[in-house]
Amino acid sequence: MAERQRNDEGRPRDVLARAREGLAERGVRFTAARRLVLGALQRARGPMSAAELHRGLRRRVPLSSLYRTLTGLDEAGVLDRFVDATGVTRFELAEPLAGHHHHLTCVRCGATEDLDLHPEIEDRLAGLASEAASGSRWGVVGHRLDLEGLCGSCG
Amino acid sequence: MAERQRNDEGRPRDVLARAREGLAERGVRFTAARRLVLGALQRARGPMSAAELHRGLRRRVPLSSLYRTLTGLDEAGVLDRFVDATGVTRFELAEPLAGHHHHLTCVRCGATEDLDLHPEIEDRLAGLASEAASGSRWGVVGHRLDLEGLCGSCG
DNA sequence: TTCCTTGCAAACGATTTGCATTGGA
DNA sequence: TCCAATGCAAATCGTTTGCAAGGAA
Repeated sequence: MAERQRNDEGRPRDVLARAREGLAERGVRFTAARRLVLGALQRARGPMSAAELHRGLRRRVPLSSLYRTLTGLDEAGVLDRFVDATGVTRFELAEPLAGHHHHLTCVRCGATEDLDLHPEIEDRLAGLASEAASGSRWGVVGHRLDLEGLCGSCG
Repeated sequence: MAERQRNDEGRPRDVLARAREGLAERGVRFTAARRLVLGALQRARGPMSAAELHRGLRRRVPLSSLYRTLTGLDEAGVLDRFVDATGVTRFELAEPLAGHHHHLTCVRCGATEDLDLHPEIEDRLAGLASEAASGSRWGVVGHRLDLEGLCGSCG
C-alpha cells in the first residue's frame, strides 16, 4: 500500500524525460532547482505545498523562487496544482505522469494523501460522473472525488 | 432543474427558525446583519464568497464584520464553508438546511453552482464512496464530488 | 450593567511581482 | 552573448484580529 506504481508512465526515468521534453518545448531550462522539486514530488506520498517543499529540499531554495519553479513546471504540463481544504495550493506530478488517482484529505490540517481506487470502482465512478455531467449546462471537463477525514495527527 | 426544493427543511421559514435556535443556544444574537446574510444565501444559486455577499447586500456591511457574521453562523451550525478552486472561502446554508448536494465549479474563475444529483445516482455515489473509504487508514467522515468545467462567462 | 456586536485599522499568511544580478546553452 | 533563472524585498489578496464605541437584554 506504500508503493506507488499506478501505471507505466509513473516510473522515475519517464518523469524526468517527459519533464525535460515539456520544458524544452517551452524554452524553459531544466535546472537543478526544477530537478530537485520533481524528485521530491516523485518521492512524496501525496501532493505537497510550496512550504512543505521549501522545508524538505536539501539545497535551500527561497520561497519565491520555489513558486516560480513550480509555476514553470505547471505551465510545462509536468505538474498539476489544486487548492486544498485549508486554502493552500498543493502540487503533484501531472496526471499523465503520475496516473489518475484521488485524494484523502484531512479536514482539520489539510494534509493530503493519494488514494488509488480499485479499477472497477474507478469505472463506476467515471460512469456516475458523466451521467451527472450530462444534465449540466456548463461544459464539464472533469470531476474530482475527495474523501475527507482526520489524519493520523489530527484524528 | 432551476428550482431548488431538495427537501422539506429547505423552506425559508425553517431556515430562519433553525438559525434562530442554533444561535440562541450559543448565546449568539440574531441580528439584522445575520438575517441579511441568511436571506442572501437562501436566494443564491450556489455558495457565495464573502466578497460577493459584500457587494450584494443592501445595507453596507464592512467586510470584517461580514466575516465575523459568517463565522458566527458557521459555528452555530447554520452555514457550511469550503475553499473553492481559486482559494477563496465560500459559504452556503448547512447541509441539514439546504439538503445534500454537489457543486459544479469553474476551474477558471471559481464560480460555483449547486448541483443536485438524481437520487439513484446519489445512492450509487454513496456506495462507491464507502467502498473507497473502507480501504483507508484514516477515519473518513465524508466525501465530496465536484464537477469541474467552464462557466458561462469563462466558457 | 453586562455581554455581544460593530467599525476601522492594523496584522497575517500565502502567493506574486519588480528589479538588479547571476548563470547556463 | 543572451535570455532565462535567481534572490531579495516589497506588494497583493483574502482573511483575521485588537481595540474602542455602540446596542440590546
